[in-house]
Amino acid sequence: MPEGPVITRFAPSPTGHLHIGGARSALFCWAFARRAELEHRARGGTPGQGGRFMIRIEDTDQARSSDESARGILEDLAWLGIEWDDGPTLDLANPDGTRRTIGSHARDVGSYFQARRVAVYNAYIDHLMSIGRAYPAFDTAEELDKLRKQATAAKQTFKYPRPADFTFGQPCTARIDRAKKGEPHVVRFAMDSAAVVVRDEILGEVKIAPGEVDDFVIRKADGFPTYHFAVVIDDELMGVTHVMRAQEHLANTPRHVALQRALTRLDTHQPFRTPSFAHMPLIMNMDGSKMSKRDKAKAARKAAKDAIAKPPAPGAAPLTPASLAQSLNQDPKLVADFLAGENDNLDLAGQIAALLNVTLPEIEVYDFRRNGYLPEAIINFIALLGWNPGMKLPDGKDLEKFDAAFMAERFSVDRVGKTPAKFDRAKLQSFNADAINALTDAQFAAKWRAFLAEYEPHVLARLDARGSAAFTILAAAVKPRARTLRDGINAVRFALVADDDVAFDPKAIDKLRSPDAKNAAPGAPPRTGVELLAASRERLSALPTADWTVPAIHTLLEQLAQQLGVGIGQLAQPLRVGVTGAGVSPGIAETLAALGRESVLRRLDRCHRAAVV
RNA sequence: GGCCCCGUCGUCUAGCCUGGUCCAGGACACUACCCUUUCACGGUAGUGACAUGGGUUCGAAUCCCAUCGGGGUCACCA
Repeated sequence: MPEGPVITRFAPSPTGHLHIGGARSALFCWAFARRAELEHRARGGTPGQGGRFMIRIEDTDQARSSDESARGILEDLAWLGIEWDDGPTLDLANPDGTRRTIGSHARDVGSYFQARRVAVYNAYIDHLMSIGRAYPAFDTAEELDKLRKQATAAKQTFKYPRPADFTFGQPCTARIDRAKKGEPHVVRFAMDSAAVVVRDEILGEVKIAPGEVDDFVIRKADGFPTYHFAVVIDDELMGVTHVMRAQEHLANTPRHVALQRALTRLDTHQPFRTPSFAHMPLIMNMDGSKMSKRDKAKAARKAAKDAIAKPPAPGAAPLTPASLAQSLNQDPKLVADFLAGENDNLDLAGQIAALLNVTLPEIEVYDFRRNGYLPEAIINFIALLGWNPGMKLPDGKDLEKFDAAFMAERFSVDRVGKTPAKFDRAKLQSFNADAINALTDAQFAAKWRAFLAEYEPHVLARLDARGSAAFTILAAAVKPRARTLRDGINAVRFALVADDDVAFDPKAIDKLRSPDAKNAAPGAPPRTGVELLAASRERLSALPTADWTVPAIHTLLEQLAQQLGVGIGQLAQPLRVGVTGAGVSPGIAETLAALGRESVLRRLDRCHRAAVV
C-alpha cells in the first residue's frame, strides 16, 4: 500500500443493537489501525498519518434503519472502549461528569452516513451506465420471484438473465430513457466475464470462476444504493486500505472486486484500488448455529409456549396467548404472531422474558452490559475468538489475559484463525469473574453501585436503606462471589428481604433443634443449635449499635466460641439460619454487620420462635 | 442443490507455514483432594483431542489426495 495511512473501517447497519460479532470485527479493525499508528509514531511519523480507524453508518435500508439504533451502536462501541478517529461524532458524559467527544471528522470525506451520500453514488451509477457497465432493469419483484422458483424447481441456481437489448460496454439508451421518464426500475451492474481472484490475508487466494456472479442490483427502486455498491464507492472515496470483516462477506467480495475493476474516480480519473481483504471466522452458538439476534426471539417464544402448555399453579389462572398479551399490555395479534413465529419482535421477546423470569441468550453488546459483564472481560474474550497472541508466560502457560492496549501493540492478521468459534458463555463468565476480582474493593463497590443504579435501582435502594457502611461491607463480600455484576445480587438476597419475610428452611430449622456432638464443649453433653443461637443472641444484643462492626462482631463471636468450647463455625451456622433462613451467606461477621443490629436481633427472635414451637 | 470456506480435548486454542524436541501444551468447564465459618475465593491433582482412509517420508498433528462432517452464500438486507 502507498504513502497514506492504513485506514480500517467498521460499517454497521443501524438496524438494532451492536451484535457481539460486530464488536469483534470492530475490535480487530481498531487494533489493526492502532498498531499501524503506534509503529508510525515510533518511527517519528506525523500523528494520525500511520493508522486510522473509521466508523461508517450503512443506513441505506430505509425501512429498517434508525437514528436511535445508530446512536446505540456508537454508545456500545464507546462503552467497550473502541474509539474511532473518523466517523459520526458521539458526545458522551464521563463518569466524573465531564464530557468527551468521539469521532472528529478529521478527514474531509463527506458524511459518514450513507443515506446522506446518495448524490455521490448516483454520479457513479450514471457513469457506469454511460460506459455500458450498468443498466436499468424493470422487472417486478413478482417476476423475479417466479424466475427464482423455476430455477429452484429445475434444481438450478438462479442467475439474473442479462437482457437481450443490453450490450456489454454500450450504454443502453432505450432503457436509460425509460428510467428517466420515471418508470420504476433498479440499476444492475453488468458483470464482466473474467474470473475473480480474491487475495485474502487470512484465507489465502479464493478463486471464483467466470459466470458465477450475475448482474446484481446496485441501485434499488427507492433510489438508494445497495450495500455492495455503497461499500465499494465509500471505501475508495474514504481511503480504506484494509477491509476486515466476517467470513459471511467472503462470497460478496467478488462483486466488490469486479466493481472496483470497472470503476474510475470521477475526481482524479484514477482507477479504483482494491483494498487488502481479511475475512474473519464467524462466531457461532454452542450448538453450531450462527449467533443471531433471532435466537433471543426463539428463546422467548419457547419460554412462552412452555408456560402456556404448563398446568397453572394452584389457584392461578392458566396462561394463554390472550392473557399474556394482556399482562404485557401488548396487541394480542402481535403476541399471537410472535408465538406463531410470524415475527421476531425483540422488544416483545424482552418483555416476555421479564414477565416469565427467564434469561434470554446474550447476543448483543447491550445484553452483556445489562447482565453485568465488564467491558474489559468482553474485549479480552472476543479477541480470543479468532485471534491469540501466540505468546507463553514464564511458567509455560499460554498468555490469554490481555487488554485492548496490548492488542494495539501486538495485533496482526496472520495470527487470526480460519475456523469458526463457538461462543462459550461459561468461559466468558470466568473471564468476567477474573476481571471483577482484579478490581480493588473500592473500585468494585463503585462499579456495582453504578450498575445497580442503572439496571436494578430497587435493589440498590434496599441496600442503601441499611446505611452507608452496609453497602461497603456487602460489596466487598460480593466481589469474590460474583461472576457478573448482576450475579452479585444473588449473594446479598438476605439483605433484600424484610426482616419479617425471611423464610426459614424447614430442614435447617430441624437441624437447629437436634443436639449435635460438635456443638458440645470437650467432655460435655451435646448442645442444640437453638441453644447456641440463644447464647449468640444474648451476647450480640449487648453489643451497642455504635460498635456494630465487622471486627467487633468477629471478636465477640470468637470469644464466645472459646468460652463455650466450640468452633466458631458452630456459632456461625445457627446464626446464618437465623438471619438468612438457610445455611449459606458471606462471612458471618460481614453478614451480621451489613444487616445491622436491629434487623439481626429481630430475625434471630423470629427464628427462635420458629424453632421452639 | 451450485459456488466458496473450514475440520487438534465438550468449548476457546498452542503446535502446522520451516516434518522428528508432541504417546500433543495451556485456558474454560467437569471430577477429586486441600484450605475453610456455610457459600464462594484460592491451591493441588485428574479425566479429556490431532474427523476417517490412502499416499509421500527413515519419520506426519504438521506435506499431498480422497471421503466424511460442519459452516457461509446464492435479496431491490447489510
